[in-house]
Amino acid sequence: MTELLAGLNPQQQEAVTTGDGPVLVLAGPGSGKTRVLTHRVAYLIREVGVYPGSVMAVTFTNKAANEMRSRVESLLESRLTGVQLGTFHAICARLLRRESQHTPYTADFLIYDRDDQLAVIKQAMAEAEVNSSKMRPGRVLGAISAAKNELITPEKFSAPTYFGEVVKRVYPRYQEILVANNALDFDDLLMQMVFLLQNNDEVRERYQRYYEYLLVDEFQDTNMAQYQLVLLLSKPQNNVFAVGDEDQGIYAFRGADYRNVMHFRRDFPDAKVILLEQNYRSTQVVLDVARAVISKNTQRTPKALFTERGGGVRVTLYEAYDEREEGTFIVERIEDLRREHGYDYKDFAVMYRTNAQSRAIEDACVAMNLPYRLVGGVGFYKRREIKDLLAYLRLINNANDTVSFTRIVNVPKRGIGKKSIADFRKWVAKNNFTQELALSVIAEGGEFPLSGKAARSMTEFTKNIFAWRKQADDGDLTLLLDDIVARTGFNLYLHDISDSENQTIERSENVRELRGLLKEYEGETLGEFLAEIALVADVDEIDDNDDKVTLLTLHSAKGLEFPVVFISGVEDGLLPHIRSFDDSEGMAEERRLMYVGVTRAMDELYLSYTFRRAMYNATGGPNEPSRFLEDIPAHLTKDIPPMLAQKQNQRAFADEISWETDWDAPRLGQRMRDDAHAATPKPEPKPTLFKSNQRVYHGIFGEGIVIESKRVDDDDEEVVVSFAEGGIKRLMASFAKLTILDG
DNA sequence: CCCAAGAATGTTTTT
DNA sequence: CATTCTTGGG
Ligand SMILES: Nc1ncnc2c1ncn2[C@@H]1O[C@H](COP(=O)(O)OP(=O)(O)OP(=O)(O)O)[C@@H](O)[C@H]1O
Repeated sequence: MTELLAGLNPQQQEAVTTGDGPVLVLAGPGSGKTRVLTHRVAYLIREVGVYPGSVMAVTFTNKAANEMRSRVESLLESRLTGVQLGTFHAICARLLRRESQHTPYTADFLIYDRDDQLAVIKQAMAEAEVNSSKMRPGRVLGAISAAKNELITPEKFSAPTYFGEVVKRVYPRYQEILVANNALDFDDLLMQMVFLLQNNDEVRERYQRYYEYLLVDEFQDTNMAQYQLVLLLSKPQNNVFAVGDEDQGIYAFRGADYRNVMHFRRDFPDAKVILLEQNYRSTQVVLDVARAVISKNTQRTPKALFTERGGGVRVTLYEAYDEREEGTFIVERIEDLRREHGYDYKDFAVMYRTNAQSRAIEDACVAMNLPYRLVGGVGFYKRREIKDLLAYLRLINNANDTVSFTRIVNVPKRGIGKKSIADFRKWVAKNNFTQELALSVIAEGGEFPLSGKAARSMTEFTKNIFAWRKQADDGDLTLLLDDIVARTGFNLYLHDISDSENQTIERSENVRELRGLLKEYEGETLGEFLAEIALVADVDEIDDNDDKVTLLTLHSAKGLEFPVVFISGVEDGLLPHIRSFDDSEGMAEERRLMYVGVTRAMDELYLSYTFRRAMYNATGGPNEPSRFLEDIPAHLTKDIPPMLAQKQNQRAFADEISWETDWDAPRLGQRMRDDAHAATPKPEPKPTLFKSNQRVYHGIFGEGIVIESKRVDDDDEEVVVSFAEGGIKRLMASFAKLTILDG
């Protein structure tokens, strides 16, 4: 008992030990919400004597689930078995397999990732005679996914637009193909589980009785389907323990709704609400910055949050010319901090809004030889060679998987082209075969409509598939992989698809890594292996033991913490992202995203932005520092870089005069704002020689871009230039010998 | 059916 | 720019 509650403050202890009934823990970042949930699981088992099997604990990532498992095990000093622990998706997959006889699927169903889904969508669009070049498959898929998150079936789907009509035609076909392939997409995992519980009284009652205790972390990022699951599973005991923070809801784009926290209070009116107010993660400075940012959101209930880590290092704001300079700054600072304060590489995280930004940071790391790990992006499972081999494994596991079949029937090239595949498809449809039956007919030498090389290849291919299936049943998965690689000439193929010897080697190494992974699954079936890797998320792959700097999106950073955090690209248009500008809910979410990023920091926080950021090939910009930066009071930051200072001045002045700036006279407001920068405002100032965005050359600093120029007196002006190499400088025109390169 | 060259197209965030 | 798709000659 003592250790279970040691290391918990009184509010946390209350949350852990509260008796039966609904509980809602509402608290800010770093207040120990996850810790409380973990301790409560241990407490229920050890002190209350609850049977572990009757506990279901939902985490946001598989990684969090693993951590929770090992934390609970060390609290209990024994292995934890029986507890249903995992993400909503993982838990639903497990339960659906167990109850597959009550679903349209068999227990070895596949889980389709986005690429698989797109392949199905394209097929469905073709069959529904929708021109896929006019309607982007991704958009249609997005609409279907959104519908599924709201538990809207193909029959119930309707939308009053032309696009909606198209979706309405594609959705039923999409769903049919999935079922025929014995496959579920991510959204199906939740939706089908809800339907199973809603429609099957026996199953529902059995699970309601079985799972007496339900605990859910990160409740603010549940979607409607997940919320329904909570409602369904919590009955009749209503022993639900939900933990969350409305200010950290950042997944609205995939259907999550932070208002579920409110819905919880509505649906469980007798819920005991517990607030945790002490933050154990961050310094006061970090919390103050976070509060300054989030408090601008209107629709929120402010929460108290204090830390005993008073003071702290002020936040560093850094203005870089471009993303290269930003990367260099970050990497150099990491090395400095490591040397001067004894941090390890793994104590640092570099965060960004979009994955594309990781490139510049990576380049800087490579240039400085700094070990890093990239979370997300083109991860291991998204590599072409791995996807190909997994398609083999999936087809072997389930010969009805048309998506995998289509992917690899001619990979490596074996002379079965588009036409042959189409003919095969037609033949299958005409005879009302399943794909599996069709393949076995071919393997056994039956009639089928291909000829020549294509026919011979197809026969060999199908024979192989069935031979491999036998091998898979024997259990040695590494041997199976070796055989696939050998018989398909996969290594030659790797060479063919690579543009360099290095790339070939890299791909071969990936194949070896896959082999190693299969070895770890020794003793499990092929189906089990495929099931587990299908739900591996990017953050799940973080190995806390290797000493590397972590590069990740703000979204993936949720729930994590690092001693030193860099948030890069804190620019208007990126954070907040331009796609959210016209939508106040979207802007509020961008702010929450910034809030989540800031509150990951334990000791030190760096916020950087650039003047120019390359996109595609073109140099973008000029960028403005993020409006969120303007909300941070000066006493929390070190120096305020020039562009931000300028923006703040502008805003301060604009605010002052706004009462007299009416829409009919925008020019007046503009003029007055410009004048505000002049040392001595003159009625008719001569136009400046240098103008914003001009490219200029300086003998020492090299090439640069004029940010602004203001007249000091009749024949001199002060020019602020951002140099590619030398950063931002303030120069007197009479003195500096600047050459204008273009106008 | 295959391949190479050129065109097109795309960047928000993800289980 | 960098990956994916289209096109046309072998
Ligand atoms: N009572 C406590 N004493 C010491 N450390 C604590 C205590 N409670 C929590 N912590 C530590 O504070 C940090 C944050 O805890 P935790 O991750 O559980 O917070 P959280 O509320 O889930 O955060 P977030 O909402 O940001 O994900 C962890 O390092 C945890 O070990």
